[in-house]
Amino acid sequence: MNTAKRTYHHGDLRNALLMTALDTLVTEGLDKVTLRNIAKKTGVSQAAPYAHFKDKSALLVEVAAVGFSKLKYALSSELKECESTEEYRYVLSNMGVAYVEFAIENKALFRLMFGDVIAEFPKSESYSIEANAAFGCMEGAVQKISGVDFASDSAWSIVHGLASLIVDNRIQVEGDLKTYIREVTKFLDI
Amino acid sequence: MNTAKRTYHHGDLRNALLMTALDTLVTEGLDKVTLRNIAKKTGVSQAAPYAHFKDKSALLVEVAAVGFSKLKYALSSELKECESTEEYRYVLSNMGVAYVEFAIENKALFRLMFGDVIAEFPKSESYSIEANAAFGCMEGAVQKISGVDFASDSAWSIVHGLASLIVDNRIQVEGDLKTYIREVTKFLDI
DNA sequence: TTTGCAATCTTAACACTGTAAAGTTACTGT
DNA sequence: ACAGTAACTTTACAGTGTTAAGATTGCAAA
Repeated sequence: MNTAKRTYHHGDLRNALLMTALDTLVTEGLDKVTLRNIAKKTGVSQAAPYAHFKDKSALLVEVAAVGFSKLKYALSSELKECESTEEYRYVLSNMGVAYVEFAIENKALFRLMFGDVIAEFPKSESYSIEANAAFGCMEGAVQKISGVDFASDSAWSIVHGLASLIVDNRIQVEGDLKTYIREVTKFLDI
Repeated sequence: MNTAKRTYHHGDLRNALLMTALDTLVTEGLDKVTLRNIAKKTGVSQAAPYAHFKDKSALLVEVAAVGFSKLKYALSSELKECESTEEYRYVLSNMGVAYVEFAIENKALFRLMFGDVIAEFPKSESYSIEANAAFGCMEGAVQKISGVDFASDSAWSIVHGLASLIVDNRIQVEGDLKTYIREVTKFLDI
């Protein structure tokens, strides 16, 4: 895994565990993200993670935080300065597409970010920061169009709902994904 | 748990396990829904469930099916014959409220119904039937208003997204819940 | 530089999980 | 009456999260 020769003290174990966990989650699924497995993959004993994370959930919360950072990046990439409300509407539509595509391309990560594993668990600071930033990104785009209260909650809801239903296999999309997403979100009138 | 005296053969174990699991899920959360715990609560050995369910996931799928049946009931209660499209709009709005309220009042069950535990697992017939019926109920209400393609997917998405975000603690509602839900879903123009 | 301390890591153990194998019990149809 | 089969129990195994006790090391104070 790591060519650098291991000393007794790893030096950057916390981060290494985080990366191994993220990689394992994405490529092998949540089942394979066990503390023991992550520790072994990182080349360290099974109890070593406890020097850096209170428990397994604490690790997963940090992985989720990285996920939100990625989502934020995906959304902010769609953001740009526009001259008309109509253009901003298109930006928002693109963000919706990006949101759903992110969810589909990162199923396990997306589920972790929002799902039950983490829902009832105390959030870390970094989690809150990244999660709020991601939502704030969308909120910003909405406010270019409408200042009405709840408009951003509404936009987030429809996009998040669509993403969730697809990821959890309650909706099967046939045909072009992008156009499907645009069709569904088109009904949102903000 | 059960006053009826146990014989070697339970007689209705499958159903009893299902009810114990549902009850435990609702009152104690998913953590406490272990096969061993459910078996013990039902007054039966730890391996007994395997005579009725292939594995733990198969049990959970059936519990989820019961959940969809409950959701279907909650939604269909809002359904009634109306004389104007405007009235049907109100019915749909009520369904949205019912959907979100159901999710909040049955957090753990709602998460199970849609979440990762079940997402990648082969669904049983009863699960499919109940889940489709619940969605069909909403779809029916939408079609009274609009025949446009994707309109029902859109309605489902916004309501499901809102429910998920609240259940997973990404949105905290302050003030009256019903009015909040109506405000958010109002932006949907079908 | 030396020394002691605290952080980091390992080993060993515990209680709990899902699940399979093999044996016991009792219902069911002939 | 009696086989056969479905339902159930006991036992066992591998894997999990987590803790406790001890080994190792970097680092800061002397």
